[in-house]
Amino acid sequence: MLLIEQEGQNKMEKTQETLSVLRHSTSHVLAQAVQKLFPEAKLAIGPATDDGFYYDFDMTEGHTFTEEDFEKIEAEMKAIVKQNLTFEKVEVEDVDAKIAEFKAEGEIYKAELLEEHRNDNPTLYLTKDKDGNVLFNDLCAGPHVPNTSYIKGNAFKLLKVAGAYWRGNENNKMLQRIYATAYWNKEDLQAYLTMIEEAEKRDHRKLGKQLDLFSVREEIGGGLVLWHPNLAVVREEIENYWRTEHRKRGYVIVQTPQIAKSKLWEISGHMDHYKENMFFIQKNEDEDEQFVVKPMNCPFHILIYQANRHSYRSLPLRMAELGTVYRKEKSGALAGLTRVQGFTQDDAHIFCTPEQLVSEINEIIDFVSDTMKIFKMDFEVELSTRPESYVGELANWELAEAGLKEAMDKRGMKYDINEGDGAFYGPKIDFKVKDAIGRTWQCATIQLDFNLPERFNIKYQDRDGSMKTPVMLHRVVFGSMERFHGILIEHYAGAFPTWLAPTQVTIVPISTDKHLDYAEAIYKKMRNAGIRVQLDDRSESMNYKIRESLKEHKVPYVCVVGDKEMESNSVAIRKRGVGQVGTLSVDEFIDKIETEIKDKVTE
RNA sequence: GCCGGUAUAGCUCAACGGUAGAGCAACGGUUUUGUAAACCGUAGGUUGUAGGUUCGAUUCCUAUUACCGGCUCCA
Repeated sequence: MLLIEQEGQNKMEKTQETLSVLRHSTSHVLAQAVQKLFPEAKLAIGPATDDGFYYDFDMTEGHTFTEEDFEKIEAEMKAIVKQNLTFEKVEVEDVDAKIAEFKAEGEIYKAELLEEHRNDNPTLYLTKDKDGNVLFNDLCAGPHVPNTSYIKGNAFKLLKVAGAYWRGNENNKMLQRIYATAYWNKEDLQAYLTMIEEAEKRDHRKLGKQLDLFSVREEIGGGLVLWHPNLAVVREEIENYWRTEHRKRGYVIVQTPQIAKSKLWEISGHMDHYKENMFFIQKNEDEDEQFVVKPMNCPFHILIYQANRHSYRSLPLRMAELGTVYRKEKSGALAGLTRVQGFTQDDAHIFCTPEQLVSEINEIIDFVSDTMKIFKMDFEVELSTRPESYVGELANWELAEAGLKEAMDKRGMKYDINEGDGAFYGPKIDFKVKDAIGRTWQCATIQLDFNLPERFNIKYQDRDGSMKTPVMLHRVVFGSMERFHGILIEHYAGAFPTWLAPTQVTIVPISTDKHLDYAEAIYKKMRNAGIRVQLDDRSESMNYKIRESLKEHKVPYVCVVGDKEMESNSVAIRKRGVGQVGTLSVDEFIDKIETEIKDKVTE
């Protein structure tokens, strides 16, 4: 083996950019510690991630890591780091010999990786002590920090253990993955851990209970959501916005059945490509005619298209539906509102001519970005191209992908490309919404479909009188009501802006003896004005009521009324997160709230 | 589906091989409050479900359902 001379080997800048180098180096220390404590552990891979790193181990004896193991491993890692070991990169000169060596050690995963990279000038990283003894070596392209003094014993932490398939393939053996993170100093690590705690506080499942928003019940089944009144109100507002915007943008709104005979799904091809995700129902115990609970709305919309003859003059036809679909998910896949089995898509299908394609895509992109602006959500865009298993003509796929690219390029949009990640029926643009703490969730998507129009043989009559197949676009703006509301809850940390807040105003009379009549009068006035207002007439202290409304229930406004307010026909206003904001007459306050609601103000 | 974990009062959690306890919420009473938790009391549980081991299971074992952390998959 040949030692490689590296420039600046004994120095490295401690920056944000080199953090992943530190993390990857720490993963080698983790592997070294695990192998010392658990000699049977076989090494797989240990890369850096966005906010830390992991290492996959095959625990051949079937041992699973426990909390106590974590303590032991961390202690061992600290001991390793203290020895001030150096990391040295060496080239693998004799690949076959090294493969044989890995195999002899039982390191079958390393052997497999080396075999695969035999022509890529594979390198090893050696962890050496002062006397030049090699304490650990790992197949690795690097780079690494020069030595373990860069790794601070109080600036890394093992976080959790999880199963992960070797090479991410579910047919392979499941390995044990230790997730961890590392920073240049303990303050940064502490800041990260604090951020994680904050993230947990705004978890929509936690807030869902705390604010009485939704629930799932064992008796119903996993991923089937009960929307409680509080969240149903939010949804009502969102749906109102949705309908209004669709009308403005030239859509027609339709409604279609929840179930359909198998025949429909045979025509659409879902029976072939989507069967394992579909729920089936038998019409009768003795009848074998099968119905399918709809997993998608598209076939129904196509049938509506088919109900009439279409010409190039009537296209584009933009057909939208808040369509509830049911999709069977693998048992471990469900999560809160973001991954469910029954959900309502804000679905639309646009039938257009090839010439209209680019402008239609543009209009959808406008729609999505206008909508995200209202919620003050940032998003990233990804283009997913033809997967290995696809239906339709190759030429159409290429045409479709070019159309999507053209629309985005024309408007100078930044996007990543996910090669081979498209749906089986067409390429797509995905919009990944970033929540307040930087996690991304897929919501809006635009999918091109050259397949279904062919399968259903839908046509339009062109200018020259010939019958042609229209282009079909699938698109959602919110994605699904369930997921979007989950994201919305986390985005606002449960503190919905006034236009969405389940309760917008709480009225608190200072004394329920003296001020209740006045409180009731303004309560009715606000309710008649369409404001979601509640009157807190319980025999509790004013402080208690204020705290409960603003902090526990995250109501945007509390109006306190006492002698002074009664005299001047006013309310003393306290705003969530702000404090006292002064006194307004009742009419002024109603005006203010109404404006805030109408403008969908988000702070 | 896979690897690991969890399931106790409405919520958050405690305890234990000898049939469970706290805080908050709820309910009753006292208090009538001037801006982010007043006080006293009452009630509330087949310990997720079904089996098994045991003199005895909520505790140990098995299965199952749901949830949680991941992997795979996905709106």
